[in-house]
Amino acid sequence: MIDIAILGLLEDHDLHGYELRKRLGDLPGWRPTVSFGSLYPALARLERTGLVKAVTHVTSATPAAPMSGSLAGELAAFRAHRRSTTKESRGSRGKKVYGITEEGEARLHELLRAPEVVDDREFAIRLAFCHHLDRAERLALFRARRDQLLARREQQRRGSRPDSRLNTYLRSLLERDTETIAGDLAWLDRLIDAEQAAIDASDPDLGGQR
Amino acid sequence: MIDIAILGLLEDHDLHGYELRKRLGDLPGWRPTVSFGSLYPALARLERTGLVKAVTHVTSATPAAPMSGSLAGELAAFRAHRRSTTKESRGSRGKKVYGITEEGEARLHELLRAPEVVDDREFAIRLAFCHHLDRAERLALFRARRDQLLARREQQRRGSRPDSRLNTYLRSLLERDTETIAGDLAWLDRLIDAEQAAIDASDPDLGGQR
DNA sequence: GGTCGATATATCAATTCGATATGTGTCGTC
DNA sequence: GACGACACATATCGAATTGATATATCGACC
Repeated sequence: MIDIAILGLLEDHDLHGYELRKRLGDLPGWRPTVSFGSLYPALARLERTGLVKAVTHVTSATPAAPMSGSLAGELAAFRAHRRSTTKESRGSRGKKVYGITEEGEARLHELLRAPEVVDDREFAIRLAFCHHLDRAERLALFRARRDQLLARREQQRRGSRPDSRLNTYLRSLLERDTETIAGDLAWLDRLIDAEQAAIDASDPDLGGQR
Repeated sequence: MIDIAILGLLEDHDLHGYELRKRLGDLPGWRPTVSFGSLYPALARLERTGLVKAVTHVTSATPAAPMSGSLAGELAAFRAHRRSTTKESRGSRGKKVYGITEEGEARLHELLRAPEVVDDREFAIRLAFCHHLDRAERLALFRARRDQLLARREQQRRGSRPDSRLNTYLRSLLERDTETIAGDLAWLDRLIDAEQAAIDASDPDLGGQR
C-alpha cells in the first residue's frame, strides 16, 4: 500500500523520509499523515529489496557520509559508534535522501497496473499516480473500480430489504453511504468518459469498438 | 475499534463468532467484512478482560458442553482431546456463543461517550450504536465529528492553493474529496438539527440556550 | 461414496498505527 | 550568549488488523 505512494513520489524527486511524510499527508488515503512506524520500516524494506537506494546526503559538516557502514549493525552498535566518533559525526544525524532505482520504477508500474482493486484507500493512491500508466491501462483501472462500486451498491440493496428493523442512526448512515457511492460512480463515469474520448481522439480508427 | 462493534452487537443478542462476523459485514466500516484474524483474537481479549463471557452452546450432540475445560489448554492438547473422544464430540466443533457482561455494558457506554473522534470508520461504528447514548451525549458526538470535518476542509483549502502543479487525476480526486466532505457536513447538520429539536421538544425550558 | 460449499474456530507472517525516544538546527527573548 | 521552545529528522516498540491458511463438521446434490 505505502509502497506505491513512496515509489510514486520518488519517481518525481529524490526525497528524505521526513519530507516524504509531509507529501504523503497531502495525498488522500492517510489521515492526517503516515506514521513514522509505517514509513521508516517501509523505506528500509524497499532499500533492502533494491527498489530505492540511499543517496546519503549528510548535511553540512561531513559531506561524504562516513557512517553508512554502521547502518548494517543494530541500535546499540550504532549509538556506540556515534558516541565514540563524536568529533566526526558532529553536525546532524545523517539525513538520508532516497532515490528510486530502475527496479523500483518497474515495480511501481507493475503495482499500478495490477488488475485487482482492493480497498478505497488503495484506489485513491493508485489514481494519484496513474499518470505513469498509458491510457488503456488507466481505463482498465477505472473500470475495475467501477465494477467494485457497482457490486458494493448491489450488496447494500440486498442487505437493506427489511430495513425497518434498524435504528434511526444506522439507517441514516446507510443512506448517506448509498448517496456517497452514487456520487463516486457519477464522478468515475466522468473520468472514464474523458479517458475514452482521449483514446478516440488519438486513435480514431478504433472509435467504433467501445 | 472492533470492540465497540462486538459489544454493541452482543448488547442486543448473544452471538457466536461466525454470526458476529456476518453482522459486522452489514455495518459500514469493514469491507466486505472483518477478517477472522481480527475477530477471534478480539473475542479472546474481551473474554480475558471479562467484558464478554462464553455461554458455550455446543450444538446437537453434547448439549451440556464437556470440553470447556480444554479451552484453557493449547492447540495440541485440544486436538488430542478431541481425537481421543471422537464419539462424544461427534456433531460439530463446539460453537462458542458469547454474551455481554455488566462490565462489558459499562465499557460500551464509555467507548461510545469518549470525546475524541479519531477516524471515519470509528465514527461510523459509534454512530451505528449511538442509540445507547442519551441525547446530550449523542449531540456531543455529532458536534465533535462536525469539528473534525470542518478542520479537514480547512486543511484541504490550505493545501491546494497553487494546485496547477498537480496532475489531472490527483486534482480530480481532491475535488471529489471536497465534494464528499461537503455532503457529509450537510448530512451531519441534519442529524444535529433533528437531535436538537428532540431535546427542545422534551425539555422546552432549555430551548433558548442553544 | 464423493465432493462441493456453507458453517465454524483458530493461527501466522506481514503491515500499519500511535506512542515514544533521541538528537540536531534555529529562532526569539531575556 | 544562554536558555528554552519548536521544527526537523530518524528510529523502535507494542498492539491491532489484515489476508492467507489450516482444520473440522454439516447438508445437499450427483
